[in-house]
Amino acid sequence: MNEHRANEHRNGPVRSAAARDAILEATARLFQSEGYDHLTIEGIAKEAGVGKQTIYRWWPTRGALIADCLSDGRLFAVDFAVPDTGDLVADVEQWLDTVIPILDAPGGGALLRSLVAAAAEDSAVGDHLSESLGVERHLSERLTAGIRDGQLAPGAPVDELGHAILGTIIVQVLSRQDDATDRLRQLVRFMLRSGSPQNGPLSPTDAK
Amino acid sequence: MNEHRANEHRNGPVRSAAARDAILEATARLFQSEGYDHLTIEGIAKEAGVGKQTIYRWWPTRGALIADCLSDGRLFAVDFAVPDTGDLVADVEQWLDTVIPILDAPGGGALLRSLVAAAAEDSAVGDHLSESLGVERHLSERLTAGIRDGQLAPGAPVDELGHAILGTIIVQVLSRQDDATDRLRQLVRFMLRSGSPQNGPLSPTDAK
Amino acid sequence: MNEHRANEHRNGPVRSAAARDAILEATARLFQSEGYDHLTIEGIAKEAGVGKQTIYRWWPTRGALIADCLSDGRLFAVDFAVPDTGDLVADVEQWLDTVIPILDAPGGGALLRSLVAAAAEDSAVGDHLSESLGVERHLSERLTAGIRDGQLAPGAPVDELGHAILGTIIVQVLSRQDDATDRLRQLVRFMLRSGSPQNGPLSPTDAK
Amino acid sequence: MNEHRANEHRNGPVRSAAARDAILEATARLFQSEGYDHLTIEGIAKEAGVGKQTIYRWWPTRGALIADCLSDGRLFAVDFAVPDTGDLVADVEQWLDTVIPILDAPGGGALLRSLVAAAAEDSAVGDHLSESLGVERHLSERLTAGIRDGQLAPGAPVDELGHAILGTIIVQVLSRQDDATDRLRQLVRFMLRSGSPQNGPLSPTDAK
DNA sequence: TCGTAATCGAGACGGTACGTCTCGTCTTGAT
DNA sequence: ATCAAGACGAGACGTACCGTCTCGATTACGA
Repeated sequence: MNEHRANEHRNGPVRSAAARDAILEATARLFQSEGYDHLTIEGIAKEAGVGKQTIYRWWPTRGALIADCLSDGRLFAVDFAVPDTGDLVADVEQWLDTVIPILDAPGGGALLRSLVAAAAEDSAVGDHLSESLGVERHLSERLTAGIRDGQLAPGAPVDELGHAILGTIIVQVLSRQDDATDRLRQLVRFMLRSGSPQNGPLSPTDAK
Repeated sequence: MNEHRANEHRNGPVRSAAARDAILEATARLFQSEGYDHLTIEGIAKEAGVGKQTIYRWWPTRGALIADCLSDGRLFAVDFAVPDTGDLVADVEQWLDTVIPILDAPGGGALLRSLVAAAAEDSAVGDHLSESLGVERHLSERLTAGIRDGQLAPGAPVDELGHAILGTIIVQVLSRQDDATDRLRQLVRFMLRSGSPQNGPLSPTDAK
Repeated sequence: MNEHRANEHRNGPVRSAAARDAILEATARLFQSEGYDHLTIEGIAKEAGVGKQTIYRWWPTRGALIADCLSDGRLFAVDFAVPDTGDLVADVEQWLDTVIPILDAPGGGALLRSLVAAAAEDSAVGDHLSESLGVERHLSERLTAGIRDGQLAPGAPVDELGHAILGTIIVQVLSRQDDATDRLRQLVRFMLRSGSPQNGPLSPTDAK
Repeated sequence: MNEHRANEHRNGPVRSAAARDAILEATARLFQSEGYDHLTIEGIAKEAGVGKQTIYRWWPTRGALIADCLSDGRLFAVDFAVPDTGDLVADVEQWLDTVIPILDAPGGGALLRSLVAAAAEDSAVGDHLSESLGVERHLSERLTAGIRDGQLAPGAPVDELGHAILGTIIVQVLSRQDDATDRLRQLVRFMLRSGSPQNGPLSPTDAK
C-alpha cells in the first residue's frame, strides 16, 4: 500500500514555478548576452527579480543553471532533428546546415565557447553537452539507420562519429577559426564516405 | 626607423628571467593542482614570491600565462611526436598511446578540462590548443605522409582529421567518460580505414 | 467580566500555551547562552520546535520576547527582595549580595550586558530593566522605609538612588571591570551614609 | 644599536589617511542619524566611498569604529570640562548643564542608547564609554579636588560617584524617561551633600 | 661616479561577487 | 484560527580576487 506515502508529504509552501521560470529565463538571457564568465548569481537574481537564496536553494552551481537551461531548450531555439531521406551524407549535411548558422551568427562562436567553458567547469553541463545539439539523440540515430541501410559499415562507431563531428566544431570554435564551415563539410563527407575501390573517389568537387 | 629608438635610451634593469621563470612555474604547478578556475593571479604571485605587478607588467591575462606555459612545455612533459613506420593507423595509435595515459592519470581529465576552459575564455590559449598536444604539427604531418604513401585518400582533410580526433577526446573528457579509450581507438581506425570493397566490415581484427 | 469574551467566539484552536512556554523557554536559554546579538527568531523557532509565524503572531520584536522572559522571571531565578532589619545599609548590602554573585558567575557580566543591549534597542525591555533586578520595587521601598526610620534624609531621592546603584553596576559591567565589587559596596555606603558627627570615617561597622 | 631597526620597516604603500578619515566621518554621521543597530559596514563603505575590505583591514568590528570615533571626538562636539569655582555642587551641575542638552536634543536619548548598545556589544566601546563624556577625566578630577577642598569626605569613592552619575543617566535613558533632568540634579545634590543639620553636619575637620 | 629610470617585492586601495545567514511576509495542509 | 514547516524577496555578513596604485629598495646604463 502506498496510501501513507501521501502522509509523508511535507507541509508548507511549495516551490514557486514563477521563480524557477524567471531564474532560468534570466540565466539564458544573460548567458547569451554576457557569456559564461560574466554570468553571476547576483546578476541573475537581480535580472530575475529574485533573492539570491532562492537560487542557491535549488541549484548548487552556476553550471546547474546552465544545464537546466539546456534541458529546457532555453539556449537553442531550433530543432536539431536529422532527416532521413535515404541519403546519409546529405541528411547529416542537413543537420550541419542547422548547426552552422548558429555558430556563424554574431556571438554564435562565443556562445558555444561559453557552453564549453561551462561544461569544462561543471559536470552537470558536461553531461548535457553532446545531447544539447542533438548529437546524442538525433545524429547518432541517423548514423545507426545508415548502417541498417548499408550506407555505413556495420561496425562503425556511431556515437564516436557524432562526438567527432561535435568535437571538430568545438576545436574550431576554440581556435577562433571563423571560416571553417567548408572544411567541416569536407570532414563529414570524408568520415562518412562509403567504401569503394580506391577508397572511393570523393565527389569531383570535393577532390578539388 | 625610429620604432626601436624608443627602446634605445632605456636605463635601468632589464626583465628578470628569474621572475619570469618562477611565475610560469608557479602557474603550471597551480594550474595542474587546482585547475583553471581556482587559478588566481594573487595565488601565483604568492606561490612565485613575486609582486602582482610583476605579473601584470608582462602578461595581460591569466590565459596568457597558460599560453606561455604551453609554449614552454611546462604543462605536458612528454613528446607528442608521431612515428612513421609506414603503417599509418599503427603510428596514429602510437600517438594515442602517448596521449591517453595523460588523461587516464589521476587528475588528467581535469587537466584537459582546465585547458579547455582556458581556451574557451582566452584566445591566447585557444590558439595554442590543438598545437599543444602535437596535433597541429606531428599528427597532421603524419597524415599528410599517409596520403603520399597511398594509405589515405588524396583529398583527405588532414587538419580536420586531427581536429576530429582531438575534438573527440575533448568531448569525452567534457562528458566525464572515463572509459572511452577503446571507443577512441575504434574511431581512429574507422576514420583512417583505407577503402576496401563494400567498405566494410572493418578488418577482421578491428571487428573484434 | 468580558476580558475572556475575546476568546469565546473564536473558531479554531486557541493560543497554544505550550507554544508560548516553549518559545519563552527557548528564548531565555538562547539569550543566556548566546547573548542578545546572536539571538535570532529563527534560532528560537527551531529550538522551540515552533514555526516562525507563531512567534511573529504574538511578539512584535525580539525585545518583546526578552521583556516577557523578564516578567516571567525566566532570566533570573533568584528573588531580589530586600530585607528590613532596621539597618538600612546592611539591608541594601544584603541585596548586593544577591546581585553580585549573578554578575560574578561565568557569563554573568555578559548576561547583564546582553540585557542592556536589549534595553537599548527595545523600549519594552528598557521599561522592565530597573524593575527586573528588584530595584524599582524592593530597593526603592526599602529606601523609603529608611526615610521613615530616620536613617535617610527626608528629601532623599529614593528612586534615583536605586537607579544610581543599578547604573553604577551597568557602567562597571559595560567597562568590563570584573573586580568592581568592593568599590560598589563603598559607593553604597557613601551614598547612604547618614550624617553623623565626624561623618567620616564611615560608621564604625562599615569601617570594619 | 637600533640602526638596523630601520631595515625592519616594511616596504609598500602606507595606510591612507584620507580613507581613515572618510570612514570615521561616515561612521559618525550614520551612527548619529541611523543608530547603532542600523549601522552597517556596507553602509559606511558606501557613504565613505571606500571598499569594504579597507574597513575590515583596519577595524575588526563595528564597535572598534565607534570607539575610534569616540577617541577622535567625532560623536560629541562639545567639551566636557568641569570648572573649579570652589563650589563643588555648582561645578558638577555645570557639567550636567553640558550633558543634559545633548540628551534633550532631538535624538539625543537615542544617541546615548546607541552608544550603550555599542558598549554592550563591543568591549572597545565599553572601555571608552565613561571616558567619552568626560566622566573619567574631568568629573573624577573635580571630585578629587573637592576632597582636597574639604567639600567631600576624604574617603569618598570619586570614580564610583562619577560612574553613579553616568549610570543614573544611562538607566534613565534606557527607561525612556524624558523628563528626568530635575531628578538627576536632585540626586547629584544629595550624593554630594556636605553634612548639614537634618542629616548631620559633616565633621568640622572634614569641612575645614 | 653618479644620477636616472625601469624593475622588483609588497601590499593598500576602490570594487565586485561569492556563498551564508537572518529578516519579516506569505503559503500550505493539518488539527 | 492556529499551528509547524518552510519558500520567498531582501539585504548584510565577512572573504577572496580583481586590476590599479604607491612605496622603498635594487639594479644597470649613460652623462
